[in-house]
Amino acid sequence: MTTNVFLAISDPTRRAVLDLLATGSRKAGDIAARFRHLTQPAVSRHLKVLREAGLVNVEVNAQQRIYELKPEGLTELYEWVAKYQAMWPDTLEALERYLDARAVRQKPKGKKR
Amino acid sequence: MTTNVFLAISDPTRRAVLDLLATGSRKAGDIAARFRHLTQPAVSRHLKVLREAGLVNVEVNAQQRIYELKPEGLTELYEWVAKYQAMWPDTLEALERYLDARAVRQKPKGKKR
DNA sequence: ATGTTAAATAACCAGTGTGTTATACAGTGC
DNA sequence: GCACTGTATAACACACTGGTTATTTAACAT
Repeated sequence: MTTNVFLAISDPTRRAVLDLLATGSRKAGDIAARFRHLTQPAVSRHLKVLREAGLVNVEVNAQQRIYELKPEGLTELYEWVAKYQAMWPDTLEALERYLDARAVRQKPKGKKR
Repeated sequence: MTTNVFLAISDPTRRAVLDLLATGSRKAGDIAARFRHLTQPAVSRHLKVLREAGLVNVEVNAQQRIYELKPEGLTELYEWVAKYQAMWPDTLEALERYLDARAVRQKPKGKKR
């Protein structure tokens, strides 16, 4: 039962898939096409792992499968790492500024906090 | 070169070690003793992985090795998952409140933010 | 020196993960 | 029905992980 988020994101290919899906939903074939060095079945299995870890949704459309990011699936991970954030020394400050800065390109429509 | 943070935290035992070290530094032996079902060498190798991933520091004290958490090592992970946080729906609100609430038990001496 | 303690490393083994090619399955369109 | 398309699954190979026991290394202590 490798339905674990930590395990799911431990693989660089799967992180790349998530990063790709973060920019919008994609058909399975389009995802696979991004990884030149991998075959279609290889990518398909990575997608399966992501599915079982609850990190993506699949929408069936005829023979096509449209994969969509399910960011809530990362809650557990976020929670876990956030615990440690409190222990950051002053570098935390720098990190926050850094993240806030790049957050601009993400979704400025979010509230200011 | 498995000096990867994502890989390092993919193992539950290693996460448990980090969680333990989050409560304070420990001698290698004391850490190993916490895992009844594991032998000393097994834990020692987990510690090695954490070392190589830059998640812990070791202080040598005679024959003893004192392991200390190095939370900055989690920066990369935090950054990665934080990207997705922006995509959270309104559950993000709830999550934040949740984390703020439990943050109290963590380290109230930190600044208020 | 010798023995003891603390931890790491070596050598090995079983299980799992990730890749491949080949194949099956399901829907589309003629 | 039949061919085609898109994706998943099967079967297999191989490397890696994580466990074990046995051993080594290094620092005390007597």
